Amino acid sequence: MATMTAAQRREQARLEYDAFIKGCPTNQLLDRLSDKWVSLVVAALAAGPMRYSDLGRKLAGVSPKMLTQTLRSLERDGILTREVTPSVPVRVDYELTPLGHSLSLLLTAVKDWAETHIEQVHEARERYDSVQDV
Amino acid sequence: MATMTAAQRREQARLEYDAFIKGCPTNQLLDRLSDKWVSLVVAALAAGPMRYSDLGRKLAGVSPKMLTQTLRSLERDGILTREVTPSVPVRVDYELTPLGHSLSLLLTAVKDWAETHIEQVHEARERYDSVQDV
DNA sequence: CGGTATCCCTCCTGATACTG
DNA sequence: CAGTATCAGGAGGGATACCG
Repeated sequence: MATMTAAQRREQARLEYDAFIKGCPTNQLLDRLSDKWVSLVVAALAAGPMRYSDLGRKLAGVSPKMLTQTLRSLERDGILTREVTPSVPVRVDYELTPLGHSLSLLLTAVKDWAETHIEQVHEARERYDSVQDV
Repeated sequence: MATMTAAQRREQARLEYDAFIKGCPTNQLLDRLSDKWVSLVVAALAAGPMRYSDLGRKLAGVSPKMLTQTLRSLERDGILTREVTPSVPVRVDYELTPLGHSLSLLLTAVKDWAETHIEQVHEARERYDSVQDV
């Protein structure tokens, strides 16, 4: 039963590579950061703890579903802590952990790179777009 | 015609915030990096120029469509150059620009953070997951 | 070799309405 | 206040087949 079609072989290569990528810390991190709201939440909390509804207001346009989903995943990853104060009405505070603050430093590095080089990127785009039909 | 429903107001806030996010260099950059293949292409090319099919082999499992799409967008952003040698058969080389090398340094910083802290993240996940039903 | 064109299908997003 | 449950809509990813 030797034979494997080319398609099957490629499929297997793809699966192996997918597994490799999933196991790669860098890609796990990039996956995380690429979540639309993650960097915004981390940036917002870098300044200090916030309540759920404060975050909801600060990140205008986020739906409760996405906010909760984002916060839960960050809590799971140890980026922030969730503290419930069982008063009436309930109060829930979110705060970055040391790990979260470390991440926010990385985000600052990303931000710095972006701000330093975005102009070059925009220039490159204009150049590229203007040459399309020559 | 003063009245705007709550839904309309939120909709507008969302649109404004979306515009803000789209204009934010950091988010533009994160958007870029979050493309599944971008970081892999940049990392591959950091070691030196490569041909199209070399990249296709190195990034096992990438479809020609996605590879081309990724390369084109990076070329447009001035991250890499595309050089066609009109021999037979055709030969196309891709190479990082100085801007691209600069970006690869940032990716190295991301990679370093990931490798340094991924263990803490995994521990946090295990802790979180194991407490789910207590 | 180095792509382009097409279709499909999945996942994610966000709107909405409801609960403790 | 701080969420959860449900549903639909659309963008993007990938497989495939074909061109210069």
